[in-house]
Amino acid sequence: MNYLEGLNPQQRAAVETTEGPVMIVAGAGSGKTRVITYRVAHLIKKGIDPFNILVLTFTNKAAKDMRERITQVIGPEAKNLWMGTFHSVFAKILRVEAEKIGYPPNFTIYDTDDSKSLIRSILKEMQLDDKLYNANFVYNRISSSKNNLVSWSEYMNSAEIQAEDNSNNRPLMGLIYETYTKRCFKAGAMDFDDLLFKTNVLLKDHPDVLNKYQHKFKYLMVDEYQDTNFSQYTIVRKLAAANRNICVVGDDAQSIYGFRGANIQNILNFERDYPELNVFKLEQNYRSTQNIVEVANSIIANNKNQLKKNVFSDNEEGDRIKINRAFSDNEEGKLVAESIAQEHSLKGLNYSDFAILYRTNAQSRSMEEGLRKLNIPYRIYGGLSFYQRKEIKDLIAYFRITFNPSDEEAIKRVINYPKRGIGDTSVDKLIVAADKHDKTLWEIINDPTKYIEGRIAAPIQDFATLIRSFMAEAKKLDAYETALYIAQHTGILKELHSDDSVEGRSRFENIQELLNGIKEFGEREDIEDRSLAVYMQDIALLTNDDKENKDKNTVSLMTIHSSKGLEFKNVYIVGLEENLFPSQMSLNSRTDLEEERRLFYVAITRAEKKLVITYATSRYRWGSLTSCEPSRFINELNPRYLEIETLSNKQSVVNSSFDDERRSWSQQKDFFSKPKPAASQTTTPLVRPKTTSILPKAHVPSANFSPAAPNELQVGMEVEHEKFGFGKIISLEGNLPDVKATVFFQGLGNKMLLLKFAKLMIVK
DNA sequence: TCGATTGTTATTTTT
DNA sequence: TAACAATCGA
Repeated sequence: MNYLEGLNPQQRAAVETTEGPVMIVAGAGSGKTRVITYRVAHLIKKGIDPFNILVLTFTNKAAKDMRERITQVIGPEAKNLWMGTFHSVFAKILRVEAEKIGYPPNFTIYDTDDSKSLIRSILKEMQLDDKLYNANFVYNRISSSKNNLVSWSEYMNSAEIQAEDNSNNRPLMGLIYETYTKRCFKAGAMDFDDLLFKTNVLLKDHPDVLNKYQHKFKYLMVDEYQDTNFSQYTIVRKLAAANRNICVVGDDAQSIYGFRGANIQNILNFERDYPELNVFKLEQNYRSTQNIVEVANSIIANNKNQLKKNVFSDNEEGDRIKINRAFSDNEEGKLVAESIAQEHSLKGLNYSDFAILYRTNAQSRSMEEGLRKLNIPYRIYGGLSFYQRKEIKDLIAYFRITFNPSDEEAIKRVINYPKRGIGDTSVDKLIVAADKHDKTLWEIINDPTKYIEGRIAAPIQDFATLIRSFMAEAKKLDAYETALYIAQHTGILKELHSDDSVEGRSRFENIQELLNGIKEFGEREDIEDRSLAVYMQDIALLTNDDKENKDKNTVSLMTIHSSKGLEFKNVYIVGLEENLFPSQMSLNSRTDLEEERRLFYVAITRAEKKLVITYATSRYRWGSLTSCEPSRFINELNPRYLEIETLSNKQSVVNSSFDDERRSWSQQKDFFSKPKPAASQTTTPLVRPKTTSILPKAHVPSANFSPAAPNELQVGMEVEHEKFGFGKIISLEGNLPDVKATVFFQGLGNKMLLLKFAKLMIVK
């Protein structure tokens, strides 16, 4: 049991208390994942069968990481654990029990796009004003109804809800909800929220099923409990009711998904549900310096709604938190990039030690520009995942139809892709006919002449024939062969292959990658049924697999939301301005503002060593220049831990004008002799910011600057670097793509440079 | 039916 | 600004 030895007393108690309800309040960086993995390992070592343990997470990544770590402790037995996201675990159960609630076991999972598209067509059919009944609005309203376990009929019967919709001039919401639900059902489809909603229905209406899973899952654990919504909360409570061995782990201070229905009350009220509860607080932060932990505490103290805890760090005190002002979003990007370049070379950090975090995706642009100008490699996280790309979704839509021809959204997506002359009007006609005859869209398409007039029937018939051929082939061929057959016979492969543009080529490669993935799936020994149908089952639940980014040495750019759970040595939080962070939309209510504050807390606590917070006094928003005030959050930080500096506009921006006069070494000398201002006064943080530059003047490269290839460089050569100026190569080490050079720069001393990134010109 | 043009609207997003 | 949808005209 030596795995217990590395734990502190609270962690260890949390791991060893395996019976009864347990709540682990885990402050940021307090070793939460470690505690969960060890707790599971401990259960298994004590003799609990992994089949009887259910661990629920919010992301695939968390589930995967955790399973790997548990495997390290207890070995291959870990694969028998029930561990996964809420959605994937209950999708699995729903497939087994589908018939009980009238669904086919091979039901399709509609993603958000499918759902919105279906809503759009319903709105169109009902001829509703799509400004008033905006598809996003309708989607969110239905989604939050489901997440609060309000069915369409309850929705319609609720006087309160009706009154609310009426007063918003949207009396037909209930009807839309009903239509949407019925159309999903007819299509044999569940949306994301249904996976939880229908699980609730199943457990409620079928006591035998509930009983079965209550006894199956003798031990339950829920990660990130602060992010559960009511629907998830209810499932967990029901499953835990028989054995009451429920352990939830979370941090109310990191609840940032309220806008998606997460209910922070679930963690705050857990004690009420389980009076015999054991609470363990993990308060020691192992990740960050004391200054970072304290400044994080100072911000979160402004929230009213929270569990009391005292997060502390025994690490070094560390640097103070820098607050930097820029004059524009572009200058902010430049400033951050320069700071990264400086830290990178002075401290020998990897680029992967840096992260730039922002509130909105739009802010990445100025950051990217700044980084690009200094040739700093970076990677943007978030954005479209592989499975959300158009070409992937198109091909997958054909797979979906093949295995579930009722899938209306999949049909609509590809009935005219590649182009086969079936336009929107024809599709609308088909949908109307389906509605009128109470048939699925597929039934109409399968026999078009019976329901549709005119010459449009011919191409529709061809489409139906095509799909029927896929169904037949799928019965005979394995997963990869089926997929390839479909890719070829739809013409998708040919269509993309003939597109010679850069994007076109990348689309073609993506399809190849999907096919390769299916091939790999088909070769897996650990799965019995390796058909394409099985491969398809969870595909809607997959997101970014993070396959390629592991060992890339790049700066990470991402929204604060997607940074949750990650950590970096140096973190830059940018755009700390009123109306941006906190977001304008959050200013109306205290709870929203508190969520923004927690978001800031999450951002701060990503940093291990060094934290820089920046804001700009003007910024382009929606195409026009707007001026900005510093965020109220900056003033909420305890100034004791801050170092407030601003970049002088004149020195840094104007001075970068091109100057091709080569400077002598003696003139270069004081490039880095930066006058570091003493820490600024702590009393009036933002009133009179200092105007000293924190950054050295950049070296102005020679006019004829052209970098040499890494293999041309030799020890003893004199070289010029774009930013550091002139220097001499002291030594080279490593093998070719990864050769590292130590270069002595006048005034800067020795620097270690990775030649594949550093651009050096040979002087002599 | 389909492309090209004009108009419009802008958070965050584990599934 | 940029992306995306809706509308228009061939």
